[in-house]
Amino acid sequence: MTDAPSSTRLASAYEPSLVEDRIYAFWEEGGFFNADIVPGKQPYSIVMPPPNVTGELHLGHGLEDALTDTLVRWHRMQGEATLWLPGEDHAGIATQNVMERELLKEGLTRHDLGRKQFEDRVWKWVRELRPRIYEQHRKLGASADWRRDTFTLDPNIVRAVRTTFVNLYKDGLIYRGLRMINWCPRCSTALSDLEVEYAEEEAHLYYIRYPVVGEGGMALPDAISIATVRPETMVADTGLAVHPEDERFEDRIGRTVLLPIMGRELPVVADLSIQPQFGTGALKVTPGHDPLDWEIGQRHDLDVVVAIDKNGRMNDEAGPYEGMTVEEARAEIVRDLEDGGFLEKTEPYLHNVGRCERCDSVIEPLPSEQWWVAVNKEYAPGLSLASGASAAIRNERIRVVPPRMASTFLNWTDNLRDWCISRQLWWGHQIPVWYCDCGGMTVAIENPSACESCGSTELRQDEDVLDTWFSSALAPHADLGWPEATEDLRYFYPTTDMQMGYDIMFFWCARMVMFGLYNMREYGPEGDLPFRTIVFHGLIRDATGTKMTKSRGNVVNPLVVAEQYGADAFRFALLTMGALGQDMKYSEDRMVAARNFANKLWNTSRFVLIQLEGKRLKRPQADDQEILALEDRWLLSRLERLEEEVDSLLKAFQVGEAARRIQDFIWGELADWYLEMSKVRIREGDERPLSVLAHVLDHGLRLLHPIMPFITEELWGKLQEHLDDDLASALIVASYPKSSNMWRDETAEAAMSHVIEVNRAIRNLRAEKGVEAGARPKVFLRTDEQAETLQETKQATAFTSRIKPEVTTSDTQLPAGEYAFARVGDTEVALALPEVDLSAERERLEQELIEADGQIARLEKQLSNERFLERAPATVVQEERNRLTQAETRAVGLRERIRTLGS
RNA sequence: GGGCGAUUAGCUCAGCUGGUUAGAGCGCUUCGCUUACACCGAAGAGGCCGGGGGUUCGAGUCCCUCAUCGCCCA
Repeated sequence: MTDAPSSTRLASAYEPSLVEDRIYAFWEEGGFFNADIVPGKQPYSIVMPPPNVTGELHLGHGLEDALTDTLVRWHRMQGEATLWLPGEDHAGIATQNVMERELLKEGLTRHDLGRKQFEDRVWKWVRELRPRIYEQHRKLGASADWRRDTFTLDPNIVRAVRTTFVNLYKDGLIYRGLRMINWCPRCSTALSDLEVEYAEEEAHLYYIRYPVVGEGGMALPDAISIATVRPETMVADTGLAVHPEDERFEDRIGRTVLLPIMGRELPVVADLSIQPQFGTGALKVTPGHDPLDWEIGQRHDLDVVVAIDKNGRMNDEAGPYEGMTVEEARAEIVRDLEDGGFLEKTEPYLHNVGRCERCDSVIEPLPSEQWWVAVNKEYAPGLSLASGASAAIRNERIRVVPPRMASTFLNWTDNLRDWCISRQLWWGHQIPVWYCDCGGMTVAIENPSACESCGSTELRQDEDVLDTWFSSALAPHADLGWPEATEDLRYFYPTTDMQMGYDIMFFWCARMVMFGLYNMREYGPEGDLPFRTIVFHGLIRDATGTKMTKSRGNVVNPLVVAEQYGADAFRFALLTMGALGQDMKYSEDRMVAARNFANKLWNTSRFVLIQLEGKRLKRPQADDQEILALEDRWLLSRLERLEEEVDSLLKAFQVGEAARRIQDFIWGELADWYLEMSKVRIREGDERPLSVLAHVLDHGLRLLHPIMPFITEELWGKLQEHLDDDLASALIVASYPKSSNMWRDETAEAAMSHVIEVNRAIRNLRAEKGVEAGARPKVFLRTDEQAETLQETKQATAFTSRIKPEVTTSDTQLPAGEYAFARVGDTEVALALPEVDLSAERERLEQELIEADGQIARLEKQLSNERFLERAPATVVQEERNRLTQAETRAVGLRERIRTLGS
C-alpha cells in the first residue's frame, strides 16, 4: 500500500473525444486485434460483411460493427483465439454507376476511355477510398484484424473466384445459355431475379381483336380478343394461346389469327398455363418479351421475335415503330389499333412492374445468352447447391438467430431457380472463359496462352464480369486462403458466427452456404460450413419508420452521431434500441440517454477512484463473508447474478438485453444504492466498502467492455493500480467475469430489498407531507422480524433519506406528536411531522402568493395584447389562457390558506 | 395467392422456456445545487398489454379467430 501509485483526478464529465483515438491507438500498438493461431486454443472467427468500397458507412454498418465487435471482444476476453476478418466489396454495378456519373461530369463515357483505362481509374479511386472505410470502422471501435483486410478483387480472391467458376463448369453446374433475363436498359446489363424489385403500378388493360383466318387465308368475320398491358409488344407476337378445355375457343385451336397492323399469321395453341378467367381467356404470346410467353413459346415451338433493343427502343422488327421508345410506341400502336377497329376497350389496371434495384429503371425481359449457375443440378448423389443449403439449415448444422428466419431462408432455397451470373459491366471479376475463332472455348483458372481445341493463340476473353455476389459468396473460405489449404483455413474455418441484415439473406447468406458447402466439401462432414451460426439483425429506419436512402435524404451518418455522443454511447444506443432481428426507428433521444449513461459510469468510477486514492486493495475474499456488511454481501450477490444473466444472454445473442441489465446494475444498484450507502462508512474509515467498490467496478467494467469499449478501457486503466491483483495488461484482454456462485446470498438480497423499500416509503412520506428538504425528522421503524437488518443499515438510512431513524419493536409506544405512517412488510414506518411554525408557514405562503399574482399580471398583459392574439397560433393563445386560469385558482387557494392561518 | 413480423404508458421500445404489484428511455408534475455526476438526485402521475374466444390454479407471454399496419416470396 505504501508504494501504490497515485491516481490523477478525472474530469467531472466524460469527454469521448479526449479518450477514443488514444485508446484505439493503444489497442493497435498492443497488437490486441491480431488473430494468431495458437494450437490448442479455441478459435473464434467472424467475417465482416464487406461494405461497398465506394460508399460510406451508414447506420446499418454501425449496428453491425456494434454487434460484431461486442461478440468479438466477448470471445477474446474469454481467452479464445479471436479473428474478426474485415474487408470491402468492389460492388460491380454500384461502383460502375458512380464512376460513370463522375466521368459524365467531364463529358466522358466509359467507352471514350476504353476498358483498360476505365478500370485503371476505378482502381485509383478505390485505393483512395479504402483507407476512409477503415477509418470509419476504427472510430466506432471495431477490433478487427486489419492486417488481413480483404478486398473482393485482391489477387487471392480472383484466384478463388476463378477456381470456383472452373470447378462448377467442369461439374456442369455452370453453363452458358439463351434464356429470358432481366435487362436493365440504363445499366445495360443483365440482372439476377433478386436485383429486380416489383411493385404494383397503375396501368391499363387493352383489349385487342385478332381476326381469325379462314380457309385459304381469307379473314373470317369473327375474331379472338386478348387483353394485354403491353400492347407495344404485339409487333413481336408469334402465337396466341388458350386453355385446351376452354369451350369458347375449342374450334379455334390449330387455326391461325391475323396479327393486326403487322399482318403476320399467328398459330392458335392450347396451353395449360392459360387462366381462362383472366381477361378474355386468350393470351397473345410474345416469347421475346415476356418470361411466361417464353416458356409457352418453348413448349409450342413458336418463333422468337425481339422488337425492343437493349437501350429500350423499338428495332427494325417493329416496322413502322422503329426507333421509338417503348412509351412512344405504345401510344402510337394503341392509336393505330383504334383507327383499324382492333381496339375493343381499355380498362384501368393495377400491374406489377419490375424495376432495377440500383437505378429504378423499368426492367425489360429479354432473351439473352448469359452464364448461369444450375442451382438444382446434382453434383453428388442427391445433392445440389440449393438442396445442400436447405439441408444445412433444416438439419440445424447452421444455427439461425432468430430461429424464425430459418423458414424464410428455406422458402427461398427450396424454390430456387438458376442464377444468372454474367453482367455486362467492366468492373468486377471478368469471366475466365476464352473464345477462339475455331469455335472452341477455353475455361481456365490461369490466363491460357492457347486455345484448348485448336492451339491458336488468338483468344478473346469473355467480356462480361460476374455478379458481385458470386465473389462475396466465397468470403468465409476465400478470405482465409482457399483454394490453398492454408493454416488459417484449417484453424479458423468453419467460421464461428456470421452477422448481417436480413435484407441480404438471399443475396449473400444463402449463397455463402451454397458455395461454402461446395468448395469446402472435402473438409466435411463438419468442416465445410461457412459458419456455425448466422445472426440476422433488423433494419434501422428513420424516425417515421421510412427506409433510409440517399435519394430520400434521410440517411444518418454514423460518424457524425458517434462524434457527437461518443462511440460507446452510439454502440450502446443502437444495441438497446430494439430486439434482435426487429426493425427499429432511429431516435436521437436514445443517443442522449446512452451518453448520459456513459457519463454516469464515468462519475461512479470517479467517485470510487477518489476514494481509492493512494490505496491498493485486495478484493473481498471468500472468508470475508463473515465480516462483510449486509450491503456488501448484497452487492456482491447481485453482481454474480448479473454475471450469470449476461453470460446466458450473450450466448443467445441477446446483446441488447445484456446491455440493459448491465446498465440497470451499474446505475440502479451500484450508483443509486450501494455507493450512497457506503459514503457514511467510508467517512468513518471503514475500508470494506472500498475493497467491494474496487472489485465490483472492476467486474462491471469488464462486463460492459464488449459493448462500450473505450470508456471502460480508460477507466479500467485508472482502476488497475488500486487493485492488488494479478491483472492483464489491458481490459481488452482481461478475463470476462464468470459467476462462481461464491457470493450468492439470498438472505442478503431479501434483507436489502426490505431496506430499500423502507427508504422509499420514508421518502414518499417526506414528499407527500411536504417535509422541507433540509429537515431531518425523526422516523420510528417499528418491526419485529427486520430489527437486525434495519439496525445494521440505520446510519445509511439516516444519510440517504435524511432522517433520524430509530428502530424499535412493534409494540413500542410512539412519543406524543403528529405522525405520517406507512407499512412495508413487517415494518411500520412512522415519520414525525415537524411542528408547523405558523409565522414561517404564512411567510412561505405569502411569498408564493406574490409569485402567483406576478404571473397573473404578466399573463393578463400578454392576453390583452392584440398583436399577440392575432399572430400567435391559436394553441399558444389557449395555453396562455389555461395558464392564467391555473394561476388564478392557485392564488385563490393561497389566500384561503393564509386566511385560515389567522394573523 | 403463400409466408413472416408488429400492435404494451403521451412518444420510442424491452419483456427468455406462462408465475407476486407489467418495465426502460424521453416527455410530464412536484421538490432538491445533499463536495461522484444538473449528461444529476428524490418523489409522483400515466397502461382492460389491438378486439373476441379458448387452454390453465394462473396468460402481455400458449392456441384459435378477427382487425389494422409493415415486410418477404410468387
